[in-house]
Amino acid sequence: MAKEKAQIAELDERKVKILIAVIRNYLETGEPVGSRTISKYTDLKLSSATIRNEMSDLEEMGYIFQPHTSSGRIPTDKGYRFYVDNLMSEKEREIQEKEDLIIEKADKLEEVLKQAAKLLAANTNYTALVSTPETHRNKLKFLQLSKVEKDSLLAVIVVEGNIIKNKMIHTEEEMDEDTILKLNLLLNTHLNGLSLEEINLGLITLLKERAGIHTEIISSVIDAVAEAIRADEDLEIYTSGATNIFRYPELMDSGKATDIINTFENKEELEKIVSTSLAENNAGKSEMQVYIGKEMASPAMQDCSVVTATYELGDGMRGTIGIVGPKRMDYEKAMGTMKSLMNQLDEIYKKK
Amino acid sequence: MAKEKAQIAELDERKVKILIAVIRNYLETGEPVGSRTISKYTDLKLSSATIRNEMSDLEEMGYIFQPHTSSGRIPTDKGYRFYVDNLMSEKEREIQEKEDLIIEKADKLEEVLKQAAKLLAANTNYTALVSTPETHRNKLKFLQLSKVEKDSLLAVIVVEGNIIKNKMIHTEEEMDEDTILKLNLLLNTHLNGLSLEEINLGLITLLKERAGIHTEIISSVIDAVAEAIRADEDLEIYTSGATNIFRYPELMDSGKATDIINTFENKEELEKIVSTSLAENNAGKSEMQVYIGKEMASPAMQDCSVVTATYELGDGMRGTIGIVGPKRMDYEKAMGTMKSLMNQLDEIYKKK
DNA sequence: GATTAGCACTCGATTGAGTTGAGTGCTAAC
DNA sequence: GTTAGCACTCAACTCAATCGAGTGCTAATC
Repeated sequence: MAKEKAQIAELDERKVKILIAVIRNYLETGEPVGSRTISKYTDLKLSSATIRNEMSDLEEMGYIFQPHTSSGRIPTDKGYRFYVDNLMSEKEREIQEKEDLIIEKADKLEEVLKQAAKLLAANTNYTALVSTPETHRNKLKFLQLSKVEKDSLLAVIVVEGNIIKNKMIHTEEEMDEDTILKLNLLLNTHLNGLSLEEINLGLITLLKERAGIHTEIISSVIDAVAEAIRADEDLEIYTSGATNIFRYPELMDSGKATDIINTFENKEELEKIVSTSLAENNAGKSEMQVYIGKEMASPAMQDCSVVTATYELGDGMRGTIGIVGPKRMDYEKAMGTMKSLMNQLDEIYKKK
Repeated sequence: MAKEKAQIAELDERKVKILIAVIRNYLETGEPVGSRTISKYTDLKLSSATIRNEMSDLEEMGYIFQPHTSSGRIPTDKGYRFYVDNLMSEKEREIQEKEDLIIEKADKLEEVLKQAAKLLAANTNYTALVSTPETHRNKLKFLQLSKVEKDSLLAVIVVEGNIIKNKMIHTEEEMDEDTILKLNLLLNTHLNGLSLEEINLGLITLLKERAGIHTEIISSVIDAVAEAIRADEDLEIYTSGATNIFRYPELMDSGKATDIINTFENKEELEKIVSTSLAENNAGKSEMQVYIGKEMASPAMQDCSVVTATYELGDGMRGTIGIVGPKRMDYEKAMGTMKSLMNQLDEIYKKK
């Protein structure tokens, strides 16, 4: 969690260059990188010996470390953090419009999101994560009870953004059309236009009182409706490309890969990621977040990095998109692809 | 695909005993099993040399083979087939009621199925697979169009078994309540009680004619409704415990594990399994099927076995449950657990 | 004072020879 | 038909030797 922003002051320009060179190289190869490599890689003409000294300093400062004595260096979480922060503060990278990264419009939001996850995973070779938007701030737009069978009603609820919820309600005894009509009227006059979170227990009790006489059945129906409204717990999280994790030996070998993939099957764990991302975004930070290793709540994920972003579908519905990969993920590409996808989502849904 | 039922005649009693011993042992250990082991394992008092001769015969007949000269034997697909067929024909095994294998009733079918998959995977240590039931033979029970906004209608469709479908329909110009009422009447009188597959193109054109005057808008609305009805393509397949595949070294080492897990993300591939299972069940075969290795269509699965069963939810809605594991899966346990789960599903849904 | 060349040293990874042991096939005796 | 016995096979393991990328340190150079 401790995202201490490294003060640039700590590092002179040369160290920065070397650090970045180390990281870039490691991102590409996945192998510890040695002084000789850097000596050639960078434009600053320095011998490996000099680089060695500088690297030694960088290690002391905690930006890089050696997996074992006498091997090259690899970045620490702090190193990655520095790199990522630097990246983000750079001029907004131009979004490369990839021709194969195009969401086809689909009828259902669900389909669009699944598709987005698939595209993201296929394009980055990491694992993609997309949550359905939360709707509890959205306003109720339409509510209707209909008799489907003698002893069951169907409640249909439409929320701003055209999210539709259904619930079959079993009634102890048959309700006549007239009562249903009145009930519909009652519910609509009182609830329409309210946001889902405003429809709370107090309001429900009030409604029941208004309903008057028939209390028993009616009150149970009202309860059922309330429950259906509240059931925005149906937050879904789609993943795609889980097995992409296998592409990265550093995760594969240590057996972490299995843990990670298991985490993708675990909704609670995923919710953690999604919700922290949403929260941070609420807190007014930049639209994309990067969590590196231990910065993440989930223990199985401590060998990963996650790039998240919050999308918003016009009507204030907000959800999270994420990319999970090894720490040495190609952050630029990940963020670029993400950005491009977000733009498309915006495009598709803004006009409503 | 070639499920040649081994004629028992081919094998004398002793060979059968030895074969079964080999298989049982291999199922447990996962290691090739040698003659000495069998010599002790079985009740028939025979020296390892004799066993050796018999095993040599069994190999010639294609029931077992050696991964390399001078190692124990492991079963071939044919061997497993023999074993499984034998198992199935034995007296119906008593279903062990496991206390930790109990589905909690839930409101939505979806939740129940997801739960079933989870339980199945957790109990067997294999990967579970559950498809939502197909509904195209089910009858339309309720259909309603409502105006939600000036230029959009909501179609709500309820099918036998209380499957609910929704679709927002955008209308070019506003429709007045009266027209909607008539349209509802028209649709209901003509479609109610028909099975989804009976509602075909011909019927739709007929409807459009009946609708008369307003053709343009109305016909597009009718089309949209038809589309919503036909959209029973929303066959979902839930998986659980995908990573259980990693428990089995023979799959892990060869790198097949990744392919298999990838297959679990691929809906088309899963549909193959589900649909062949449904088809076979339709063909009146026993309620549970076992596919071993190459008997399966999916190439990535050729190192697995799959146990499938078809569940039926009272109203004729049928779906598939499956267990995917290594060929050396504990078939008895898998089938037992499956059976127990099916009974529960029956229990939960029969009373309607 | 910063940079560099040079050198001894470290340590994981790779190689290959040698050993072990489970298991087989075959033959001859029971 | 069954069994004991023996030679043979072959994957798996062990262990030492070697390799090589990379370091840290020192002394010379700019």
